Amino acid sequence: MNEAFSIGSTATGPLYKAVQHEIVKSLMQGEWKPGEAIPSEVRLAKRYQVSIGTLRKAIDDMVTANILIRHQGRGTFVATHNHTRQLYHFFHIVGTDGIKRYPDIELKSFIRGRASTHVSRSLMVSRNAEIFRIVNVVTLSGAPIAVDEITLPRGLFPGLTRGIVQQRDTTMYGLYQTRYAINVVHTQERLRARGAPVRSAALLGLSEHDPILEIERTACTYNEQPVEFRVSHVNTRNHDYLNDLM
Amino acid sequence: MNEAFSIGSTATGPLYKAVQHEIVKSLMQGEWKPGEAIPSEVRLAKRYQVSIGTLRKAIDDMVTANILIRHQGRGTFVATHNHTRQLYHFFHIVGTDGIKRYPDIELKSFIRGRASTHVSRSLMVSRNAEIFRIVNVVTLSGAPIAVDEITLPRGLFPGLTRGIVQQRDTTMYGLYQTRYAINVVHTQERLRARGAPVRSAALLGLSEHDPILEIERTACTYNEQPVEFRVSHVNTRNHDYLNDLM
DNA sequence: AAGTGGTCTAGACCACCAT
DNA sequence: TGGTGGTCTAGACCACTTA
Repeated sequence: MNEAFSIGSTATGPLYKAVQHEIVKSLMQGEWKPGEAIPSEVRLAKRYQVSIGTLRKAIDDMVTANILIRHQGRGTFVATHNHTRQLYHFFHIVGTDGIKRYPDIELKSFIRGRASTHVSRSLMVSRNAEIFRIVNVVTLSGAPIAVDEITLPRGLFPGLTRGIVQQRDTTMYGLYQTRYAINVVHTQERLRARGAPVRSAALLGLSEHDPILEIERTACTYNEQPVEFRVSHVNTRNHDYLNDLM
Repeated sequence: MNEAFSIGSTATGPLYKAVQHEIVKSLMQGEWKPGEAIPSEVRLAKRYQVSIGTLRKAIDDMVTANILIRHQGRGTFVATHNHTRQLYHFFHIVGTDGIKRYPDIELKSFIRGRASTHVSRSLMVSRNAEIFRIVNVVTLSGAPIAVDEITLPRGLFPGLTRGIVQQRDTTMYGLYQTRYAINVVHTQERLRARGAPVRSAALLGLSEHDPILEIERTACTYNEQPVEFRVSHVNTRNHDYLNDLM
């Protein structure tokens, strides 16, 4: 990478968008890793040959998208999927009291398989593509609250094993991030109420057909590329799914 | 209102925040009404005695909050709750095909009453405060999809009648906006699956205890002041609740 | 004290829209 | 053509963190 790299003369849109694209490129190539600080604003402004204002505007968007985090006096950091911070906001389940507690995750199964039609559409892979299927049980203060069935394209997660998933000390998204440099920055969810399917009911201690909340989530990385498909079955008897909108 | 109004010398935080506060004040006082353009950026910059950059920064936040809308070459406008645009994104129900259609609303009941404990907490009014209670049935392409039970503090909506609600030609939020100058800019929702309560089941053509999606929503205006509490019961057999997160 | 991000200025020019 | 928002610059100074 050229330290004095001039962009924008290609003239395809605003300069700060081009800068943004360069920064995303560096993130994808792992030049700056999650948790690390990226170079200071003045340094980056010099590197891309733009003014400090333009550079800041490029970063602004990525900060609101929770990809970068600014700390006054310290620097600008690549967001992590730590338990305690930031992108962890993809977890929405709270107790009826409204307080967010952090869940415990127990791995129930880990298998190799092929993508169903439904899954393949969401992951934008071909039908019968090779996938991993992971089932987790989510418990909050001792009680099982949700069952997550996670589907990952094997191509994006080479060498993933049951042991790796089991021994991780972060969230799943933290695992994608640290081990595969895959950064989940966007999710799309579809929610519906339905009767509990047998397997989930059993794991949650419910009767079949008890009402549960089903959440289908597609998680995407930088260029809207899907990296995970997840179906969650949530027992909302004592918990709610919280959604803040502006 | 002083045309050359200097702010910020009070020195309580960033200048652009103070400007923002002034703009919100003008919005609340109805100086600029929904759908209208606010004065141009240069004009506002002069009025508040700040640079154009600072003025733009003040507006930036309000644009991302969907309170103002910029149109290059035309001006900056106060957002409206029109069917076709903008703040209508508080409606999340889509068909299983993922396409968003606009619902028809039928008023089922309109009564005066007193706030329950639960409602009073959400609306931040005293227990037994005077309220309106409105029940709507939402239909999508002919089929009843949801029942909305809306609670409004009577103090904020003086003179509201069944007829006014029935004859409106906008959404409820459009009504609040045009008739009471109340702008809903933020909602907080809690979702859960449960068995359909008798009344909703009847209106939706379901059996009692069929699984439905229950949504409790508190809608707020500018200073996080709650203005509406709403419980929706949604039949998610053929429809989903869509949620995009970044 | 040195380095970082946060605010603010006073311009310039461009892209778009109405007339 | 004139007015609007959109981009971009090249600085200045402030607030905060770390050493």
